[in-house]
Amino acid sequence: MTHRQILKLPHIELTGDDSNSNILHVDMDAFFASVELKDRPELRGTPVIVGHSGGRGVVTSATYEARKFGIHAAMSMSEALRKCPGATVIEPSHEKYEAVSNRLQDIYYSMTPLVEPLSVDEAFLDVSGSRKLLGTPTEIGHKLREKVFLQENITCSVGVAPTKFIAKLASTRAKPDGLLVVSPEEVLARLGLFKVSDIANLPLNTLRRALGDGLAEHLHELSWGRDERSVEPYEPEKSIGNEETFSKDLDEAEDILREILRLSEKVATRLRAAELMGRTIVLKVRFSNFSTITRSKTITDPIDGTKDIYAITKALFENLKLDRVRVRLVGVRVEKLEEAETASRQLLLGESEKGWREIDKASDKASARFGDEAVKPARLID
DNA sequence: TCTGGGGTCCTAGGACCC
DNA sequence: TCTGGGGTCCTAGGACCC
Repeated sequence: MTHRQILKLPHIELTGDDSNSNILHVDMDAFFASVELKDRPELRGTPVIVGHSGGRGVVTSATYEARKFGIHAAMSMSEALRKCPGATVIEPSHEKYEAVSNRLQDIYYSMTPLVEPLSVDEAFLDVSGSRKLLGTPTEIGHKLREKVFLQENITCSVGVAPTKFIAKLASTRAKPDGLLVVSPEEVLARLGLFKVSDIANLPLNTLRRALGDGLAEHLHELSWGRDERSVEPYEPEKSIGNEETFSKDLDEAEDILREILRLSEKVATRLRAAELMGRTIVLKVRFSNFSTITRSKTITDPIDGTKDIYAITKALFENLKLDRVRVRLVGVRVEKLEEAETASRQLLLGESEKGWREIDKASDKASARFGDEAVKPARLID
């Protein structure tokens, strides 16, 4: 992959000057599908769908070749396959995406410390402090696209603008594989293209009635080019959870509890990795008719142990008193998070509790060294 | 159109306290 | 004890976002 190939990419579109546009919005193109194509280069240029192939499920990601058939993310798999029977289906491999996402973040941070990740494949960057070192925001945007492509073989789109809102519009407009700069003078003109001037002149109350208070006020402000939100480099996490839809509905309590244990283990491991503890434990259950319930328990002292979390989710489940009801999904989530460091340590850890902490820690270490499969609660080992 | 997974935010009722 | 008002926290569910 040469430098030239990137500069030759067809969709790059430049507008205006970037002297007052310091916000970059970066968005990978068809992220999951692009990651998969890295391992399956022979599929480049062909329609590829990432999603669960068995029956239920929706399209997680689709290549641009697949989109030509009208396939898009969130469409049901059955419909996608009907539209393009020849498409290659790849099962999503979330751990892989997580790893790529981490490496992408390293790239962002090599450009500026002010990074606000939005999702696995998207982020805002404030590059106002990077001009001296790395060049204009446009140049930084080019460097970013180049680095991502050379390192991960993924094309991405970058919007450069004075505010987050406009930067995001710009990156969407630049898709796929493009970079678009919107200078401040153009902001209102650009919004005018979407008839925002009409919105700006509309009485706010009318807008409120049409859209609801929050959205109306926000849009009204935006319509006047007012968007004072700055890039927040760090948003503390509010909850950590995992859920899983089974390929076949479960109705045996034993099987369901086994899944709940597995999810508790997963969530607890993530909590400890993030050095967080939580006080509210939520169990989510979806039945075969798609109706969904949640049950939660808030405790006084924060926890992060597999055994503690499982004890609570197990009790929540047993309280439902389900009698061979068909369950399609279970989820475990921990909320009211606190940093483990500052989390009330005065709670008297009995010796047995200490013992379990040691075991969890040892298990985390082994997982880090030998992979997730290395250490599992005994019930999970087949 | 028969519906994934990780999240956030909002609402509403109830318990409980002063 | 027949009953106000303000506030906080918890629980449950739903809308919505990427």
